[in-house]
Amino acid sequence: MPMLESFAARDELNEVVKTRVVKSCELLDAGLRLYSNTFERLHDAAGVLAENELKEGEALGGQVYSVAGRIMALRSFGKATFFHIMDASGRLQCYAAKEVIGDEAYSTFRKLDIGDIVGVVGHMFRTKTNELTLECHSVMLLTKSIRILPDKYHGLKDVEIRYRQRYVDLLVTPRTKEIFRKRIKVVSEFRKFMEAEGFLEVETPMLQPVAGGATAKPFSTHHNALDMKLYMRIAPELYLKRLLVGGFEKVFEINRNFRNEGISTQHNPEFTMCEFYWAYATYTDLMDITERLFAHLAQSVCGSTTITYQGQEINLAMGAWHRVSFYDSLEKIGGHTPDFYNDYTAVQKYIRQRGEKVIEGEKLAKLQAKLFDLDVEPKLIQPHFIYHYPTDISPLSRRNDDNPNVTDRFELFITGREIANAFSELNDPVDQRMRFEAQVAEKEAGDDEAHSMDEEYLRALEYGMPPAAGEGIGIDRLIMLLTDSPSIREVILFPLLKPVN
RNA sequence: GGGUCGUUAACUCAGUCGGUAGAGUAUCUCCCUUUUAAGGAGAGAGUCGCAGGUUCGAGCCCCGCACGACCCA
Repeated sequence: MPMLESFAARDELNEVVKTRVVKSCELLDAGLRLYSNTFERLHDAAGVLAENELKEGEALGGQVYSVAGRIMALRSFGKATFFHIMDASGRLQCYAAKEVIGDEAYSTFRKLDIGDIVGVVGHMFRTKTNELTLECHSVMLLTKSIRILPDKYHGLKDVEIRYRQRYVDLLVTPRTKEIFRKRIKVVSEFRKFMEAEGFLEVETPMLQPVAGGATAKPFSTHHNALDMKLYMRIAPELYLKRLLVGGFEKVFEINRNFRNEGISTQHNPEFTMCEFYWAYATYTDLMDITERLFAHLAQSVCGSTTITYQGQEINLAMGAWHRVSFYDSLEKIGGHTPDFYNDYTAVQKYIRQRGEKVIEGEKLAKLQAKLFDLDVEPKLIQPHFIYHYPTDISPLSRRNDDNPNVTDRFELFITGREIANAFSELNDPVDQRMRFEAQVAEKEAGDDEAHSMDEEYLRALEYGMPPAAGEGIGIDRLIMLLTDSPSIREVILFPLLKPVN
């Protein structure tokens, strides 16, 4: 109790919080526990409602239920009170009458607040408005809440508080709970789909001596006992391909990657990807499986292969997907002729005019990629596979057999955003070494996103990796698409925010 | 990194021309046994994001900073 009194004396606390602490002291004086763990919860809210859905009058009263949950609303009359409790399954209206639970229990009950977690025991009846309601035989305090929940009508609107105190957001914003339930379902269905296709789920290092498998800036860290510099992984790719060398033929991993780059509505420094690798398959097999996967996810999570994203209708049904080569897309979607996009100085000038940064001496393919980002990507609203990316910007992809300047690679775009990146894998160790060397040269020339040399990976390739195709799918962006969320932070439980001092 | 906007009670928000800080919800007291944004009467609750400046006087004007949102790079 002295602790509670000192709590109540804390200056920064709101008057209402202090009042709750004082009330807590009174409850303790009355012999109650504020944080009890002795209640036997036997039913949940949704179950109780479902069981009694069709019952009327006399048929309702027979069964006694014990349900537990957080008080979300209180409507008190003199000698009786209606309140709603919420558990993971939903809400249940309860009714406590002084006449039924007794004078002493009722006056204790009246000291409870919105936000408290209680266990109730009672039977069901219907109110005048026909709402199924549990009439309490007893109400037991299980957890005292001393902070105040947001406005019951307006809820929590301040996005900063919603992200920093996500637990409150989850309590009071139904859409937030819905988004994360969908997220859980997407990941679960994703996993089931991959397993049904014969892929094995594996876990590869998060801490890597060389951060490879993507062009991105890594986070660096340090291992004390080994006195060794380590990087947080930017992709699992090179380890998953080692597993192909090791004899696994279909593997996947759903896990976090870390990229030390800017934060935006589409970028969080840590994000979830699924990467999968498939021996003896090619990038066209990956297009097929991707269509099936997305159609399956949309159907099982959203109930339809047609979804709405920010007011735009997106058709994810199999067969509705477009397949366009990189250079065709520059021409047919971007509106640029080959004469233009192959003219280094013209493209460089154009990109500068459009306000994009240009690095002196960067390759034509890199400029063409910027051209694509400017004039093609935003127009790819419906699902598009863009394939045959230039070799110079695809350091890990297999060259096309007919045209070695492009690779058997595609990226998937939906709603003008990249959702997936895939290719037939480069398994020629000599070619791979040359590509790494070219990347190292770019790194030395100032491109800090360029790939580093990875001798260990080359050694693995020298043992022989079967021909294979691999793909990475950004799970957060996929969830954004399927939950109609405009910002990646809406679909990450605890997005990175700067601390407030 | 740049631009725009925001930050006022626990939550949602007003705050006029620079002149004593406002409402609803929540909280407290009283009335109330079928409410559901329950209702009625009354009360308490503020580091106006932080720090400086201008001014007789700043929530409001000016400078800087912090955090966030959106757009751009």
